[in-house]
Amino acid sequence: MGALEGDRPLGEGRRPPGGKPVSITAVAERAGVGLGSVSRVLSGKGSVSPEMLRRVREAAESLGYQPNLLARSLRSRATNTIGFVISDITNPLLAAIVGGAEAVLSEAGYSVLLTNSGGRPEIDAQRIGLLLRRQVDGLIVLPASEGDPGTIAALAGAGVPVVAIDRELPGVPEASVVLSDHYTGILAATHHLFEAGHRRVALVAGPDMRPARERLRAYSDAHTRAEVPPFGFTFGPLSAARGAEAVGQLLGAAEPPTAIILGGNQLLEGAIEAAQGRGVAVGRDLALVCCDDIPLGRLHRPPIPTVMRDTDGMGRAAARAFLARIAGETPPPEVMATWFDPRADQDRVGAGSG
Amino acid sequence: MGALEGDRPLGEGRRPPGGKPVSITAVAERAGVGLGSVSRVLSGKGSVSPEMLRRVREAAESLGYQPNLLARSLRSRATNTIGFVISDITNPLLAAIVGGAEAVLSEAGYSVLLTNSGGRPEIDAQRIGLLLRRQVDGLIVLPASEGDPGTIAALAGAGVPVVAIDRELPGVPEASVVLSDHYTGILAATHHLFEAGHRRVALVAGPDMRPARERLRAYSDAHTRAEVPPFGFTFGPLSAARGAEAVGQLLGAAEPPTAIILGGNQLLEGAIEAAQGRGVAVGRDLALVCCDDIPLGRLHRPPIPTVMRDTDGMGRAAARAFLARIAGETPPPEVMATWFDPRADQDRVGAGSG
DNA sequence: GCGCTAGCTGGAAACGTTTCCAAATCAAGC
DNA sequence: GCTTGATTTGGAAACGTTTCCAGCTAGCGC
Repeated sequence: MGALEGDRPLGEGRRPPGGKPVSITAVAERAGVGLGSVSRVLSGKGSVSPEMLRRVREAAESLGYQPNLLARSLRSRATNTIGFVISDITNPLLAAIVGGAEAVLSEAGYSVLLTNSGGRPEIDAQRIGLLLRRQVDGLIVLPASEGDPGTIAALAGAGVPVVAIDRELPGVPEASVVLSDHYTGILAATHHLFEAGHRRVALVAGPDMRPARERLRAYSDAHTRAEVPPFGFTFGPLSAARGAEAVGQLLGAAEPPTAIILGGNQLLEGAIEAAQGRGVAVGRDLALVCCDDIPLGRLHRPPIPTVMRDTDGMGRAAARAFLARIAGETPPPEVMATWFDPRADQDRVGAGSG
Repeated sequence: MGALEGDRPLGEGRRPPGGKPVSITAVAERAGVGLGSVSRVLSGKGSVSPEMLRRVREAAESLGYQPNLLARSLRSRATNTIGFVISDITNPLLAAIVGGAEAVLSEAGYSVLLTNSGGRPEIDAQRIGLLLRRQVDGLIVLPASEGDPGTIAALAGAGVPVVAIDRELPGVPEASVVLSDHYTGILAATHHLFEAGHRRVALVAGPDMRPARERLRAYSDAHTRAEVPPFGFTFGPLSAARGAEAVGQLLGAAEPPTAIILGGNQLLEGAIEAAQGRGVAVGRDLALVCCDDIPLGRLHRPPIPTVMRDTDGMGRAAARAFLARIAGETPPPEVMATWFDPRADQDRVGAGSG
């Protein structure tokens, strides 16, 4: 790509005082050479003589030429642009994923078109349509629901490189996926609770999609293996309100659980609030386990044990998968690790109650 | 815009089985009309007969036509695209601003090109250059430093609509700004601390830019007004590490402060950690005041008083300012409110110590 | 019936690039 | 000096749209 970079005041070549923006034609005229040659020099494709290189570069420089990427993309059928479809940028988890992906993508010369669906699948589809009309080279999606795999399938089937994060797309081999191994982390967390003496462990699993189902599978397997009857689980949205509601209900039961596993960090806020509201001391009267690291959990006294994963790494992996697809490869599904961090202090081992 | 929307499987019109993407020309042929008419119908500009409308719509529909926005933008000199330059998408504050802006912008038909500078000004400039080459219609920037106002000035001077958030751009009347009234919130917070009996109040102000300077001004004025000698302040980056470092130093002093005002939520995490590490109970032995709401502060026991502001609203305001600029208006600088929330429980009034 | 106007319509030109192809240039080999 | 082949060059065509302009048609008033 670019021969020229920020060697001149930004925004210069756009609309020079004269009026017309400086185009490749202007450079060609100034250098006294043909259009093709200028293009070859500036885009770096094709071979040119050293003399030509010098003259064109000089002319471009002196005119403050900046290529119009729109025109380039129109002709070359590649925009070096990727659509990122996400349900809620406000969620630190998703933000971290976006951040990781953006780093890799911009390094590779891609720009990210970010779209926030707000969790409504119909908006998802609408925005994806807009991105396609904008001729993005591909998409990284973190759909709000699995309800409409048809959309993704249609895309992938139409040859648009698609990478889905933490979603299963059965029957859509054309799409790549980056998955989290939620199973391992929750399995370890559940065993840890058993070891601490808990026998009534509830799971608030999150919305009925792959991550929640994997967590549930680990939760069930752990109970089976330890021969402990499962206390129960719920599916539901990932939000503070839902966390408060679920924990409130659980604590209000005749025989409440002594431990609750929360399937998403958004639940933690509400969960702590609900417990505090009932005078239940989190970490003493009630053990909580959270998924995905947030300061709230780490700084709680006692700290709240957490199933961790590398969110930045997930974003990077998704970006790499996308770049691989662009390069014509078909990267296999990538499964990213999760691990359980009990976060026990030296002087305080195991959770209370029983 | 668009007459057509998701009425057909997504990604259809891109590369039909045949091979060539379906263009306006194909629609014209199919409908047996001229190119111009198809454009007029599909873009909604210019007048056409009802019969023409019907025929073109029908042809477009049956071919699954999707307009190529790249070509449209190239010709019409407007991309309906905006560049969003931010230092760290991972920061929930910035993420909220982006979210608010994205909502307004996408509602207005704009797409957001997101760029993460990682706080390095040279990357800022480089990415801004790329965005301009992509012919964005304008920029919303939250620059990592005020060190290079030249960049912004050059842009605004070159006629690129620019909206800056929480940065002063003296001498760049072409740019619009959305500012926070940090002064009011910190003034109230400082007075609140005085009323609770604190006389040694420190300020960890954040990097030496407008927000931190405004906070310092409020801090100073409050002290002058109350005839309390200021304890002291520091500038510095907004990060958990810096929060820990600053609080550690302050607490290690011969005569440590009894209250610390933190100029950014990122500092809180490290601040609490540092206090905990020294066995200082936050809210009892040491009063903290934070800026910008985060769950960590709200759920701390006792809750940590906070200077609040409407981050989503800031993003929306910035987006509206941008749209106004696009429409040829020159919106005046907008100052968004901040307010102090003492967050005192019923049963626990005022901070301890003194 | 004629001239005028207003509204539609078709198609060329333009947007700024890349890509392709034919022509020009050059060096080397004989 | 001429031929050959490779390299370099200039410019036309193409990308898919909007914009502009000239021409056509219909409607209307006289």
